[in-house]
Amino acid sequence: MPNKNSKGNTKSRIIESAKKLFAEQGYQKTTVMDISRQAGLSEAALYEYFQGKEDLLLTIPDLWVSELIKDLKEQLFGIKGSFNKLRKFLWWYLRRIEEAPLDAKIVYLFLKTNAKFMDTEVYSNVKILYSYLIDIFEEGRTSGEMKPDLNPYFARTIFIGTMEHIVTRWLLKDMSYSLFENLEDTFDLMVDAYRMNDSKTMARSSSETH
Amino acid sequence: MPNKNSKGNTKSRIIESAKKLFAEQGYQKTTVMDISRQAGLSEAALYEYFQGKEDLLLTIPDLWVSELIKDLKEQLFGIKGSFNKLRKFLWWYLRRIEEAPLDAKIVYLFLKTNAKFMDTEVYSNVKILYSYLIDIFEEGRTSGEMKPDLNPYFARTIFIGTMEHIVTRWLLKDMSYSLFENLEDTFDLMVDAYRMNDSKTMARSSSETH
DNA sequence: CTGACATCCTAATGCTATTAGGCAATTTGC
DNA sequence: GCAAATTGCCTAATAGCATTAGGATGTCAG
Repeated sequence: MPNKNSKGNTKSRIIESAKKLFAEQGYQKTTVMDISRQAGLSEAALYEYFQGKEDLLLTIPDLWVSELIKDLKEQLFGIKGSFNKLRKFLWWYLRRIEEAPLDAKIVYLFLKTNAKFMDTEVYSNVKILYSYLIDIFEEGRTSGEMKPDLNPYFARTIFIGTMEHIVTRWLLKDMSYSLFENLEDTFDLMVDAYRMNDSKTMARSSSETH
Repeated sequence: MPNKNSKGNTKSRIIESAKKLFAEQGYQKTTVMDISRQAGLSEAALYEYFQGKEDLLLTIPDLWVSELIKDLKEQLFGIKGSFNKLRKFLWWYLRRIEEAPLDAKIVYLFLKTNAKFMDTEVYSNVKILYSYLIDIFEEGRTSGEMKPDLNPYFARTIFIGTMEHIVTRWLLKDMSYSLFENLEDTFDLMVDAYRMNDSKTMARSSSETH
């Protein structure tokens, strides 16, 4: 009865079903029967592909996050200046989140709170992703664009904190607005913390947040 | 058999037991039997006090967070200058977190990911807590300490994002170091985003008259 | 054609949240 | 001071769910 490509097919069908249901109803409220039914299988069959419900949760975002890493290198290639790289990083990341909100929701809301998260491939990949920021801040410091005494790790704490706060808020508010709303202004404000000091130039600011 | 104060006593015993177990083992892995056993009760008796396991999760941090609100007012009372207030806010909040890591863990790791979080009393109290920051940033702008065009909402995004990132990382790393490690430097770096621009070199806020 | 294997199923199994129903101590209204 | 309601708790179901056992059916290599 198995057709040639049924195996890979079934596995990704399970992943897609689980992703959708976890993101819609939450991890706890989604039953294995929900997932297998949506994937057109019996519950038992699902266990041929995954060790269980938790394994499924831990595995779902693997592919997405490892694709992110590959993409990031390419995206930053050829961009001159640390501030431009920083900007590109932020805009790129938020776009990827907006394009894959189900994965994002699973990573941000369900995976991070799982006790096993720190042992996950996703975690180590996110660490790699964020380590690029250290390079950017170091470049900024040595090039003179940023403060000569800028500590890249503290700078990264602020950058990631702000970025993840924006994402988490958006997810909790059910993605009911654009992630890019006010992004320009918030970015401009934040990078003043890093900037080498001389002229202040122009002002920004307007409207309100959520 | 019920002694006079047994009711309030039992309820808080249940809360303490649940808090401890949730924080130790996670919400999912903690069973109602674990909780009731630790509180010295049968499972059924627990349902006299709470609607169920989820209700317990949603209720546990109520008291803690509402105490935070009362305390904050007092803590900020008499502090002059928006940077000093900001600093006090951060140091105060992190100390409260360090003093009540179980509550913090439940709020940050389990509650926030619950679909009902946004309807919680905790959520509305946290909103109140964070709304004080808006006042501080507005004060800073009008007093001239901070940029004249500073948008308080974007400033808050950066502040809260950074603060919550510091807390979340600490919780995920099992509270294995001090929350105050590097706090001074990170704070100094961050507030440069808000500061009215003139001299750089040694930035530090201090009490000023006006 | 046959045996190994892949894919899937139905039917347990066992754990866990929640509820039913009851019992004894205490408080209340008289 | 005493029935009656109430409180605080219990043991014993009930029902839902994740996971496993055991087996059926189809594919494929030799």
